Amino acid sequence: MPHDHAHDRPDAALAKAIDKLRAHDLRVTEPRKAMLAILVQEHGPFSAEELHGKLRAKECDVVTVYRSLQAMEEIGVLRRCDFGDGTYRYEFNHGEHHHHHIICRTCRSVHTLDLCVADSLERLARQMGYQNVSHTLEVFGTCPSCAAK
Amino acid sequence: MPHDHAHDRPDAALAKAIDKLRAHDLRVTEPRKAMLAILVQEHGPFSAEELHGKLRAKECDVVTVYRSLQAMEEIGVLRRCDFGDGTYRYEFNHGEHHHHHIICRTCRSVHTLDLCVADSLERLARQMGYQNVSHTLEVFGTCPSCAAK
DNA sequence: TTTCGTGCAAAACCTTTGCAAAGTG
DNA sequence: CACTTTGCAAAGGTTTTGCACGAAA
Repeated sequence: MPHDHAHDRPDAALAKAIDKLRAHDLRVTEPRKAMLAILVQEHGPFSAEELHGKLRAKECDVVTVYRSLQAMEEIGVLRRCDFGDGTYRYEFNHGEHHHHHIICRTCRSVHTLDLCVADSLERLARQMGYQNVSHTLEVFGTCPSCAAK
Repeated sequence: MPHDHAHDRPDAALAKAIDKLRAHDLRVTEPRKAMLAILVQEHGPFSAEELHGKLRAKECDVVTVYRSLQAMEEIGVLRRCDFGDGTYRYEFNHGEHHHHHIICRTCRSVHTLDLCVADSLERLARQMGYQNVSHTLEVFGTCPSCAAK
C-alpha cells in the first residue's frame, strides 16, 4: 500500500473511525455517521449546537449530538477543545498528529497551529508517575483583522 | 532594595494587588480583601463556590465572589484556569512567573508545574500578527496514588 | 432478541444580569 | 457627593439525565 494517512483521504478516515466505533461496541447509527461525515470534511472544531445546525433538516435531536460527541471523544475518535468561553467544541482526531489553535478574542475565529510544544511537559508528568497523560493548549489573541479596526 | 519578589512575602503581594485595584479604579472592599488574602496564602486554584466556602461565615454572597473574581482577573491580579470540567478556577497571579498544572482525572488533585513551554507558540502567534497574546495549557493524567488503586 | 441509542421533556449546573440598597473614595 | 459594589432573586446558556420507544447487531 502507498501511505495510510487517513488524513489524506476523507473516506478512509471516516471508515477508520467507524471501525473504531465497532471495536468499542458502539453502534453505527445514522446520526453518528452524519456527524462524522461533517467532522471529517470540515475540520474546524464545532460545538454541539453548531454541528446540529449542519445536520440537514433536523436529522436528529441536539441531545443525541451531545451524547454522541461525548461517546466518540471517549474512544479517541474525536478530540474536545475548550476555548474558555463556556462551550465545548469537538474536532475529528486525525491520529497522533497533534496540533493547537489560536482563537481570536474578538471575532472568535480559529486558526490551526500545526505543531505541538507540550511533549516535554507530558514526558515530565509521566516521570512523576502520572498515567494516561494528555493536555490541552490553546493560544488566544486579537487577530490581525480585528486589531486593524 | 533587595529583591521585590512579591511572591516571597504574602503581605507584600497582597499590598501590591490592592494597589493594582486602586490603579484601575476598583474599590477596595471587604469581600475583595478577604478573597485576596485567601488566594495569596492558599495558592491552589479555586472555583467561585470553593472560595466562597472559605470565606468565614458567609462574608459575602457567591455572586459577589463571581463578580470580584472576574474584575480582578481582568486587571491581571488573578489568573483564570480552565480544567475542562465546566468550572472556572482562579489563582493569584504572581507576576510574570508563568506555570501550569497537572490535574488528576480521578481525584482532581492539582500539582503545579513550575515551568512553561508555550513561549515559542506565543511568539509565533505574534509573528502572525496577533496582539495581546496569551495561552492556557493544562496537563491531565491519573496521579500515582489513584493509579495504584 | 438483547442491548444500545434516541427523542422529548425536564433537570442540573455554573455563571450572568437587573435593580434597589449600601459602601467606597 | 458621585460612583461603584453588593445582595437577592431571577434569568441565561450549556450540558446532563430519566424513561419509554425505536433501532442495531
